[in-house]
Amino acid sequence: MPNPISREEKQKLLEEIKESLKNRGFKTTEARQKLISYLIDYGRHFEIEDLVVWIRERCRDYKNCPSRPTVYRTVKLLEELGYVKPVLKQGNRTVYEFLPVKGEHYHLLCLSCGKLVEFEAPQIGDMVKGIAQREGFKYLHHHLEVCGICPECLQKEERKEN
Amino acid sequence: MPNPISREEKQKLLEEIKESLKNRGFKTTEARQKLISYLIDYGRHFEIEDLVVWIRERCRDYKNCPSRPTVYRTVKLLEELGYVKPVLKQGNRTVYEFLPVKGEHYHLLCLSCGKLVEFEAPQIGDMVKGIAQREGFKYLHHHLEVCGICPECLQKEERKEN
DNA sequence: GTAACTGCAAAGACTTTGCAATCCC
DNA sequence: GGGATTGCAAAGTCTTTGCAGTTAC
Repeated sequence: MPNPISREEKQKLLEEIKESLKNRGFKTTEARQKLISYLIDYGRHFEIEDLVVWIRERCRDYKNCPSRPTVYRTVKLLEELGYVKPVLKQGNRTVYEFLPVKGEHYHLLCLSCGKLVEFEAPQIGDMVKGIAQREGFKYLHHHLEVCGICPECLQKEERKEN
Repeated sequence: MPNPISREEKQKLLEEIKESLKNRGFKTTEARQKLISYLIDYGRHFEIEDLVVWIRERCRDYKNCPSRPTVYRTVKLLEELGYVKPVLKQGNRTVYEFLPVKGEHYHLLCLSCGKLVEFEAPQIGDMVKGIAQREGFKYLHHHLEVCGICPECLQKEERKEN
């Protein structure tokens, strides 16, 4: 599921991130720009190993495709800048989310096929902040994940049983 | 933070888990019993690598201390039986929870010292189940984690600044 | 007795790091 | 020019697996 984003929006986002890098004293190298560009195309959720493969497949057209360590390092960097966030771990892998300006939301995960559905529920955010406060914590962020079986997989299961 | 549990309660729990193993056709081997016993002593939250070390330290008194692969395998087994649940990943490690009969609850995690505080909020469970249903999912379970800085660490930070 | 289980060592998978070469400012 | 960044190869972690020997039932 590639990011549904227009050419202009993509360009604007790229510029924004480059700006952000500069502001924090990081260099806007070719490898980083390429990675970010790929990331924008790739979609909202990604795992680094998948991303590495995906970039490689597309890199016949390009030279200097960002190497695995660069991908890891750049993703970590983008996390620092707030553009990327680890949302869950599946097996050994970290699933990240690329969040160019999007509100608080949660994930409904299908344990059968891995599909992620996003949903919002601001009440939960409020509740959770209240609880943190009650316990004397400084609230930073929270993370909710709901696991189940998606409608498609449920149907498949039914068919199997018949 | 070891599990606050009396000698009798521990014995009872051990028996229950052994029973559960038998019922599912698994053997109650010495290694498994030892591991479970250690697990009960260890506390509510654990990481396997820590547990391995912890057990080893205590194993001078015992022979046949369960090996690393056995710990991994037994924890996975206990997860199948529903006694143990992975609750979060910190870096590469999986943090498990040992849950002998305890209701739905959540975690408040201090990002500075790693302390976990548990809290309950049944409304969240209800809400989340409703959302799953709305999306056509069969609900299985959910997981909420709130991150912040605990009161103690906040104080330390303040002291540093002065 | 035999299938399940264990421990060991080794392999796997994801992630990080040391270092020489390269690139950005 | 000089420090940041890259790519490579190698190392680090956590976790899993193959297999020969052992154990529970």
